[in-house]
Amino acid sequence: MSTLPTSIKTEEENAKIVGLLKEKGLSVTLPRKLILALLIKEHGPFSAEDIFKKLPKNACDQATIYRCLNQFIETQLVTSAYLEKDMAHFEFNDPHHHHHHIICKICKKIDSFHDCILDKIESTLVKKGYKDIQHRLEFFGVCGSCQKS
Amino acid sequence: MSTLPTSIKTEEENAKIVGLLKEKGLSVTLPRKLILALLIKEHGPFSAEDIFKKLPKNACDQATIYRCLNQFIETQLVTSAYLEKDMAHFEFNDPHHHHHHIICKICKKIDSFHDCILDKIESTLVKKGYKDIQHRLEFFGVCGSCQKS
DNA sequence: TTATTTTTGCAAACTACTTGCAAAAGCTCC
DNA sequence: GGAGCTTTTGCAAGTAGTTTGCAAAAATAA
Repeated sequence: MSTLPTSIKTEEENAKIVGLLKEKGLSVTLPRKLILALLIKEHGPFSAEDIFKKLPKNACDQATIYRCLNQFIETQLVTSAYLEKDMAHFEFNDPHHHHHHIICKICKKIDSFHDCILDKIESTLVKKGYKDIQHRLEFFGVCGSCQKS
Repeated sequence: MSTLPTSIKTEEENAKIVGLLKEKGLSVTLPRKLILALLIKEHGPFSAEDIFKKLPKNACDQATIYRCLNQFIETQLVTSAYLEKDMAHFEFNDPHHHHHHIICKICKKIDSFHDCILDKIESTLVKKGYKDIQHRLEFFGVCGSCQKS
């Protein structure tokens, strides 16, 4: 009598997901488990709509997906990036698989690579056949005055 | 009898802006001149709304600002980044002032720095007093199959 | 199990951005 | 410099991703 949702196959996987949620102080609900399981199993980046389509039919509402994703970002379980204009993409924040993306300006296909030194990266991408390369690098942190308040 | 818009002060400045627009094959219109002049004079990054507020009253419609900014991006006169969720920020693309941004996760204040090697950058930011630093690095280019078609 | 808190689904709202269309402005060529 | 063609603008309405208010349902605590 398994009480696992269909898309979470093993007890082991289930335990991992429950552990991650509790570690972050989030209560364990079915939508949260399903979304997190998906992001761990298939590494994105996925838009909220991608996730909605990939989940079992009627698994949960789109609003719930947005709410969960925002909580996952706050707790740093996932990372987000604006790769296409006007649409966020989400990914499980796996510290062992630090990587970056290259998106084709025309077909929007998203590829990834694992180098992390800027000058090395561009030559890697050129070897991969990309042209007209630009990059966007932004840092996010908490500034001095916000640390005080 | 100067025919310059009020916010473009000198003939020299005007000539520069007209030159940039023509160089990119864009016709020279008042909204385009005003927006470009603003982005050159005050380096942003600015949102479309910031630009609207900074332009002389009734200088042009918000839709025109979006249209111009999109043309400027296509012609690489300006660059855009999603620093805050759901809102693009724009900056004059000055090749002599390559730099990156750090945005405070809490107050959203945007600061900039000119280092461009990843490992050097983080220590620079720490010295500046930021904590809990994350970065977002994305590359954009034209992939092999799009180059053919 | 019961009581309290949190989360969800639904529908409506919100907001950044885009678009269709007619009028206005810019460009071209004589 | 002006006529005619093209491009751009303003306006208003539309679009799409995302958020939110509220009552019902699920999760947690006791």
